[in-house]
Order: sequence, then C-alpha cells, then structure tokens
Amino acid sequence: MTNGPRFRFAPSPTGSFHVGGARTALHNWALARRLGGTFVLRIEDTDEARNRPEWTQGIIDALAWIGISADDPHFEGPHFQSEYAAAHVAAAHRLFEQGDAYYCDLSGEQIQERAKELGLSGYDGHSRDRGLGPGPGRVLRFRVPDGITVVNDLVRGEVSFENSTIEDFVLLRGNGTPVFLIANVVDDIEMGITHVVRAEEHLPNTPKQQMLWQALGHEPPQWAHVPVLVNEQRKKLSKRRDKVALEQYRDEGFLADAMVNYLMTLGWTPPGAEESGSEIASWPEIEAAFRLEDVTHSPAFFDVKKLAAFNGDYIRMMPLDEFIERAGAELPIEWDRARFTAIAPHIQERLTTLTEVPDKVDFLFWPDDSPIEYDEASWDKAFAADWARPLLDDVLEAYGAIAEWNADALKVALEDVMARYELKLGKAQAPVRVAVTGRSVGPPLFESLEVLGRYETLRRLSDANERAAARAG
RNA sequence: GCCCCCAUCGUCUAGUGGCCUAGGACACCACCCUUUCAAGGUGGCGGCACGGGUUCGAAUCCCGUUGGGGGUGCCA
Repeated sequence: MTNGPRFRFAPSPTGSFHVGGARTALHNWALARRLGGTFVLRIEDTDEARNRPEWTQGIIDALAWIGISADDPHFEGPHFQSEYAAAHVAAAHRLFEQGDAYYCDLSGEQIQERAKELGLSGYDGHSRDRGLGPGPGRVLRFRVPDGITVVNDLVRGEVSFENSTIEDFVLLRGNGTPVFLIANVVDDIEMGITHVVRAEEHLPNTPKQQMLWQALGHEPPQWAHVPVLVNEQRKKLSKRRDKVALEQYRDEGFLADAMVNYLMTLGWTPPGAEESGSEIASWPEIEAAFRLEDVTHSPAFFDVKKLAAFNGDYIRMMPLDEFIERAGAELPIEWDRARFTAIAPHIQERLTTLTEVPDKVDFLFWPDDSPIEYDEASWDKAFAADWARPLLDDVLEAYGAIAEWNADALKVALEDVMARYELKLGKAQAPVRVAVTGRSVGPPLFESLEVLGRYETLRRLSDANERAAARAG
C-alpha cells in the first residue's frame, strides 16, 4: 500500500488473457510504480454467464508472467466486483432518492416501438416524470441532465459530449441487479481510484460515468483512453477471429520480456530508440519514461512478425547458461542434456522462438543405427552434382582416419577432400550435411559432427553413400 | 441512423510552425561477411489521404471532404 495515485486494471474473467488487456495492464503498472502509486486489480465478475473461479487465477498468472507481481508493494487485490453488489445497489437507490434516477416499466419492445414512432434511436425518457416507485420488472434509469459533459482525457485532451445525445441509461435491471456502468463507478469510488487508464472503446461510456461520479458527490478521476489494438483488417482484436491469448504466445515460445517490450512500442516509443537504432528497452527504462501524454492517438496493428523479431533479439541477448536452461525445457525428457549443452551456443542466434529448438537439433538425438529420414528436396539438391557421391566416399574414408574427433579436424579433413574436386566449402558441405542431418540447413556442420560423435557420423555417411549408389545405379 | 475518436513509408512510430531534401524500427530487396541457415555490416525501396484557409513559412494550426475505427444492451 502506498499513498500515491491509484490506478486500476479491471478485467472481466473470460478464460484467456487478451494481449490488449496485457498492454493496458502494463500502462497502469508502469505509471503506478513510477509515481509511487498503487495498481489495483479488480475482477469484474458480475456477469454470471461468463465467470468461473479458475479464470481469476489465470489472470493473476498472466499478469505475473508479464512482470506484474501480486507480491509487489505497488500491487493491490484482487478485489471482486461481485462482493460490492450491495454498495452498487445502495448507490443506485441514493441516486433515486436524490431525484437523479427514476423507475421505468417499459419493456424493451415497447421502447423500440416508441422510438420508431418518435423517430428516435433509443429510450425517449418516457417515465422521467411519472413518479414511479420501485417494483418488479421496473428498471432504474439515470436522469441525464441538460448541458454538455466535457471529459478531460490525458491522452486525447478535452472531449465533449452533448448530453442530449445521451439517453437515460439503466442503472438497475428489472430484477434489481446493477449494471456495469454504476458498478464500475461505485467500485472506483470505493477503491479511491484516481486514474482510469483503459482502452479507447470505453471513451463513449465515459461521459455517463463522469455524470455518475458527480451525482454521487465525487470529483471524477483522471481519464486516459489508449488506442485499441487491431488486426490486419484494422478491426479491434477479437477473441473470435484473432489470436489474442497471451497464454498462447507464451506456449509458442515467446518470451515475456519480448512481449512486454513489443506491447509497449504500440502507441509509444521507448526513449533513445532513434539514436540507438533499436526499440529494445528494458522494463526499468520503460517504466522510468512512460507517459500517457506521449501515447499515440490511433489504433495499432498487432504485428506478430515484429513481435517475433523482438523475440529473436531477446533470445540472443540471453546469457548462455540461461539459454541452455530455458531452451532445454523445450526438449523431450529423454534427450541427453550434455549433448544439447554442447550444441546450444551454435543455435542460440538462429532462433525466433524457444519452441523451435527441438527441430533444430533433433538429428543429434536420433537413436544410434536408426534409419535417417531425408528431406527429399534437400537430398536431390545435394546429390544432383556428379561429384557429390565420390566426394562423400572420400569424406567417409578421411573421417574414418581422423585421429582427434573435433570440429577443427573435421573441417580440415573435408577441405583436403574438396580441394581435389575444386569445390568451395559451401558446396562441399552440402552432401555431408544432408547425409548426417537429413536436411540442407542446420547448425554449423563441423560442430554438429563433433557433438554427434565418430560412430554415428561414419554410420550415417555410409548409409547415405549406399543410398546414393543405389539411386545412381 | 446518431454520438465519439483517429488519419506520417506495407506495419509500428519520431516529428508539437522554420533544424524535414520527413528520422528510426519491423518487413522486403541488394551487396559484404560466411560452413548451410542465421546473426552482423553497408546500401536501397517506400510515407505526411485530399481540398481550402491562417502564416514570410505548414507533416505540424483552423475548416471541410474522404477514408478508417469505436460506441450506441436490463454485456463488461
């Protein structure tokens, strides 16, 4: 608990954690920490249709993954909106008693009919002065006052709304339960929230909420509406169409640091990016520099390609032992760790995500004497030239005679052979690589052979030789 | 329909009236390096939506147009 400004992040539990939510959480978190304030987590669980207890843990875990730790002194919560239901209702009743709200007994169909007749788009304020009291099936509506509501937004400046365009919105449903608008405001008031930083889609709600704050006798908070994240069609990222689950990116081998860094570059630029020629920035740097005033006003496309580029950078920046540990976790349990450790430095700079690791090194873990699965396209290309088979033959002989089985010796031996064919290393290594790994691309060849060992290397070379002979014949 | 927001390279952005012949990042292309593939280096392609103002001067200010997006529930 701190005395500074109080921010809040108020997701509704829906099963997976949206990357857009992660971004706004990060915004709130950066500000709360830098300003010596508090990040309040509130679970908006009042919609019973979509709410399960395990979703809450999912949110906490997701936040922890991106560095928003419930153990941090700047973190408060989780609070549950459902636990404040009595306060929501009480506030609504108070509004009724003050005359700021009134009951209405019109059904949805009736409202639509009236609107159609009157040429309006929504509720016409039919019950404003009918003096109805509470009763079953009656909703409580807020009496929107005349005038103009000006929302002061930290990212957009002043946004004004003509109150006449805002209909008298519902506070309490026919069954007496509160709706989001009032629940949200009452919670924010109860929790002493000073800054509401959320996605732009909430901007149209804001005048209504501001009126509620005022009617309830409080100064509205500082509002800030950050632009939404969109897909390639420029539509708001949605769970239905788009890949938005943070957990999914995590499972696909994306690093939290890369995700956080990338998310923060959407709508904002880390300091010094232009001078350094890089948008890579550590969280402390980001936290120290992030300001709502600097956030862009237009929606940003969530570009997985760029995320992947960041991820590759972050993998390369990892200390080797950390890389070995984390990449090793992606490997099948039965694969020999020492063997992986030996090849690890050679694959670290060749990755985009951690989950690619097994495919990069699998040839080192095939059981001895098992048949090699060749990629046919690679094979055909590597053995197309007529020198390929004789060269492989010579390499097999030369490697059989190698005294010290290490990368340098293996390279020298191949260079001796290829000289006879007047080939360059780039070409000469191709048949050897395909023979041993089954593919035309992979980690540096001689290091791979060193790790693979003499026995398997010779055996695979020999197998390939036979196959090449069979095909030639 | 109505309300609100937005508009710089394909994408993310820098830019707050002269420093802009518009800068960087991702992507793409070429070259270099090279043991394949990467990584790295160098270079290139590519943008201020349009039209009016204001001003000595506009990417930057104003108006309009067009185009996008969001909201418009007894969901959150």
